[in-house]
Amino acid sequence: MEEENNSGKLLTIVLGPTAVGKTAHAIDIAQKIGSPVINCDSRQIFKEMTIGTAVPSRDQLQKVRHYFIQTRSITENYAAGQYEIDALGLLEELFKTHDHLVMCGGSGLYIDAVCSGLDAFPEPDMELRASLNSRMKEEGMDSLRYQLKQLDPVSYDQMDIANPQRVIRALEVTLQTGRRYSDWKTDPSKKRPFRIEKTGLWMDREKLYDRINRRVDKMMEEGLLDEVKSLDGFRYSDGVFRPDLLHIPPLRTVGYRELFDYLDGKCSLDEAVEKIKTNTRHYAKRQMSYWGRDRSIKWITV
RNA sequence: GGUGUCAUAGCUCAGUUGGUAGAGCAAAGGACUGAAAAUCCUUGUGUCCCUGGUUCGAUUCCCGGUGACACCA
Repeated sequence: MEEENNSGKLLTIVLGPTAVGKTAHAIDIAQKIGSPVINCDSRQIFKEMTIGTAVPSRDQLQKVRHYFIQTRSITENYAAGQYEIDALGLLEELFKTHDHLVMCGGSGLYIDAVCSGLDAFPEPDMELRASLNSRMKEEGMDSLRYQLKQLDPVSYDQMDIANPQRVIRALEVTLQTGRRYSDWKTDPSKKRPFRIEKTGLWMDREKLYDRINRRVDKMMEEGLLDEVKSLDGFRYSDGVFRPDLLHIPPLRTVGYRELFDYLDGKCSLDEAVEKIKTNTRHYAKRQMSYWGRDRSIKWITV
């Protein structure tokens, strides 16, 4: 059972599927309790991406102080582990002058990193990851699976062996550290020196999908295509065109990838826009699935 | 008007030498420990356009109809 935390500090996390209205809701709460808003969205952190990630508007940013909005570059390999460190550091600092803080975002893993933490894996070795990726391309998944079975049979039995990213990650950690990935995993459940309250925003599916579709149209009107064009240079690494974007994962974000396909002549603009809508709906669905079993979330209908 | 081709899952289409059918996408459900807006898994009954005929049996063959497309007038 969770120990009740008596520090009197409270973190409210506003979560929910994309386009449900988290940003406005979080700002409302923040204004009422005199808190800033701490972003917990894995894509709004990047300064190169604005329209497609639906960062808060200039007006919204003026209403309340925001943290972690467009503060990092897509070239930094920023990921959940660093976010955990950054967020906890900021919370510690802000709780010195606040009793109640608001966090807002849709990235389930990042929220979990704040609430219960990730295991203490070492910094990822991006070169090793890249070489595993190219090995998978050349030798196929079976080769990597076989190696994982040899090096870390526990992971091999427990994890989703059909998922290349998972297999590569487990191998990456095991090869990099000489210690099995499964041995690194301890189910952290770290204690936090503050209470956590999760508020989920829920909306009728049909209504949410309609909002998503309209928001994508709006992004296009606001110039998403130009934004994507402006990022074209990042698709090259050492002068080599890397359309798989593995060297800059954030560029694989919904809204960007599809428009790159259009720019590369793989589909029409209309098809790309439709694909963005579909993929955003898929994303919203995955988010709902992610939070489906979390009984600690208080859901409110908007 | 004539000739030909096509009509099968929400969409694009495969298939059944006659024994009532299956892929991709969509949709729905699910997983998730430093790529997470990522990545992966599971789920396919539908008057096989309509009417009639042949047949033990027709979505499949034949007649007619309707619709779409193409070509010829």
